[in-house]
Order: sequence, then structure tokens, then C-alpha cells
Amino acid sequence: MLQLLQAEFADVTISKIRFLEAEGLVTPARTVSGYRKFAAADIERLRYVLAAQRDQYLPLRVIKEHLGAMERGLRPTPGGRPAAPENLPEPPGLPGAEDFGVYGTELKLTREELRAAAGITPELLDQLESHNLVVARGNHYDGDAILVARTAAEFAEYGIEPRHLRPFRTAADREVGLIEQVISQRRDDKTQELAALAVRLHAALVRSRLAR
Amino acid sequence: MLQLLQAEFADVTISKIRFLEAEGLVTPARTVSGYRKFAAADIERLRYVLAAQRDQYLPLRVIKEHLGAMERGLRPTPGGRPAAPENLPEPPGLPGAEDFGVYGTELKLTREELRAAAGITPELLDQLESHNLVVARGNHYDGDAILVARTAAEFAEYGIEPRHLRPFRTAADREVGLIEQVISQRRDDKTQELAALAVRLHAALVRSRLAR
DNA sequence: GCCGGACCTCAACCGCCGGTCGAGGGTTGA
DNA sequence: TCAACCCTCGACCGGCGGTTGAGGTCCGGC
Repeated sequence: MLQLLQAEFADVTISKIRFLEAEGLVTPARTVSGYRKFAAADIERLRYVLAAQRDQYLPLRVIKEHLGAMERGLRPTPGGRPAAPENLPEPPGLPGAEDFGVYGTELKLTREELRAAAGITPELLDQLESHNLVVARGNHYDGDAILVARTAAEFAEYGIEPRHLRPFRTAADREVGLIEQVISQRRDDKTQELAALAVRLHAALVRSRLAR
Repeated sequence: MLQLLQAEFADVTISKIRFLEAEGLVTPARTVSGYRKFAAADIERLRYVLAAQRDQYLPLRVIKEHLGAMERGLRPTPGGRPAAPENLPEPPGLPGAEDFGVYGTELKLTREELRAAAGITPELLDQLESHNLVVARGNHYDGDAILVARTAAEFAEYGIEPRHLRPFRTAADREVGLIEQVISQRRDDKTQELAALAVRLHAALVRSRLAR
């Protein structure tokens, strides 16, 4: 299992992993005799830590915070109040396609939680929904809805209203269509990669055309 | 002038600035008697350094590389070869709207330089140009063209060809139109902000819709 | 012309972060 | 039974990002 990670991250060692455990970044299960037993999820977590450290130069303290945020997004704080989204940290950086942070789609928010988390008025939320920029699934909204809503609110400060943003929705739908055509079998990793490419292309085009 | 920066970055001190100079991150001019003289550009540079350190947790070594890359983009290496774009560093992170890095639009590349930097075939570049995804201004291409071309190349590995990417161009054009409507007087900071918002909205929409 | 305060250099020092090392000891499987 | 792993725990370490202080220079005001 060490070998597994070493293929991807050259400088990982046993002692490093032990250190990361001591710092509370992973907590592998133990066998009766005290040996560490790494589940797939633990390895995933380690992969995230090592990647963040290598590619984003994040200090362990910050990586730990991110992991904490992700966890709270996934499990609504066992036995507590449903993890008031009021206290959502500011988007770590500004999330691009790679950075899932608290905006994973596994987050489930009520309408009111969404409204509060995004800091918008009910009216604005109505408008966003009527233009399909924010859509409920069943009874709740996902984490990306916060991001959409928050961004729309900032647009609003420039006098750009939800109805002006419809083309974004259309464009996004078309891109998703394109991606889905390509991915026949649901291999999530490829999907993510394509989505990241789409967002990157889009960003570069906007910036390039804006400069002209 | 120290006070100026301290307003924005609480923990900056004289000794810290001296240290940054020793590390080669700024090189203020000197008066005859040896006192440091900070030009506006120096302060801008310091601002960049401090922001990168505080907000992105980047180590000084990396910040220095970024600054170096930016410089080489702006001035084609006085008296040397035109700063072979072959050696362009991998995109620091993956550039979102905020991260200009080496992809500033001030970079000027010949067609061949662009091709090499993006690692694509001349044929692909032809296709990109015929669909207006990459456009020359005068005789050269800007830094974003690299990013567009590189991303298109990755799409190509999935069987998505330039002609499938036209909708991206259209969408980007529409967004730019929207932004330009709002910005009557060319205040660049606002323009950037709106562009960042556009890209963010777009990314969130794609991700959200993909998850359904 | 001289005093106080701000600036300079340079070397020494510092605290924290991210680990590594090794001693001493248990576990496992051939 | 023995080699090869695994464990813990404390000591140690190198580098990064500065800070401190001694010793000296520069400038404005009186």
C-alpha cells in the first residue's frame, strides 16, 4: 500500500505517514495487535493531502481545515444541529473546477439554509429558480447552488440580473451534453477531468476575448 | 510608504521588507546615500508578494518564480533570445480567472512559439484558428492562446475536436458582451472582477448540472 | 555644529514546520 | 526460531521566514 502511493508521490515514506497521522490528517483503523490498516478512504485522503501539499504548496494546517470542511459537508455533524451553513468558511481560494472544498454536491441544504449561506434575499432566489440557474433536487439544494447564488448576488451589484444570466445556463447545459456524449460508462474520474477542461477553456476564452 | 502597505497587510515590518529584498523579491532603487526608494512598481510587486503569501500560502521561492515568469512575459529578455516559451513552467495550479501567472495577455508569441508552447500540431492549430478559438492579433498570439490550445489538445484526446468547441467561443463572446455593456468607462479592475464572476458562475453551473 | 531620530548593513539568533532517526520492543509467517 | 516487518516515543534536524541588536551613516532642526 505504501508502494501504491509511492508510485504517485515519490517522497512519501512510512515515517511521513506516521507523522501525518500524529497531526490528525488521517486516522487509519488498527488491527488488534496495533498495526495500521488503511481503508480505501484513508488512501484517498492521503492522496488528497499529498497532492495539496505538492501541487498547491498548502501547509498541513490548511489542508486539515479543508478536510474538516469536506467532512462537515458530507455528514451533517452526528447528533448536533445540521451544521449551520451560516458558518461556512469563505471559499478556500475561489473554487475552480479542481477545488471541491465545501461545495461538493453531496451537501444538502434546505431552501432557507441556501438563502442564508449565500447571503441573498428570497426574491433573488426566486428569480434564480425561475430562470433555472438554481434548481432543487427533491427538497434540497446542493453546495454548488451556494456558489451560483453568491456569484449572482455579486453580479446584481453591477446591475446584472438573473435574467441576464440565462445564457450561462444554456452554455453550461451544452457543455454538459458534450461531456456526456463522450462518457458512455459513468467513470467519474474522466467526467471530472472533462468538466475541468471545459471550465478552463471557458475561462481562457473569456479572458482572451475581453483583452481585445 | 510602510504605513501604506500596513493598512492592507497587518504584519508587514521594515525588517520583513529588507528580508524580502535580500531574497531578491524586490529591488528598490537607492538614493545616493543608500536609502531605499520605492517606486510605485516596487510597491505593486510587494503587494503581490504579500497577497500570494497570505492568501495562497505560497512559499517565497514559488512567488519568486511567478514574478520571474511575469517579467519574462512582459519584456522579451533584453538582448537575449526571445525567452523560449518551450521552457514555460507548467501552469501554476491551473489558472483560474484570478491567476494570471505567465498567461497574461501581454505575452506576445509567434505562431511557431505558440505551437511549441502548447505542444500541439500545426494542423490542430489551423483548426483552432478556422473556428476562431485562437485568434492572432497582428502577427502574434497572447498568453491565453497557449491555454486555449493546450486545453483543446486535451479535449482532442477524448475525441472532441475544435469544431465541437465552437459553442465555448460563442458563450465567451456573449459573456464579454454582457460585461462590456456594464463597464462603460474602461476601469480595468472592475472588468477583471466581472470576468472572474463570469468564470465562477460558469464553473459552478457546469459542475452542478453535471451532478444531476 | 551638534543632537535626535530614522535609515543603513551584517551577523547572530529564533521559532516553527515538516519531517527523520534510532532505541527498545511486539507480531507474523516461513 | 528467526528474519522481516510493524509499533511507539523522544531526540534531533534542516530550512524557511523572519527578528534582534550592535555599530555606523544620513538628515533636519535648532
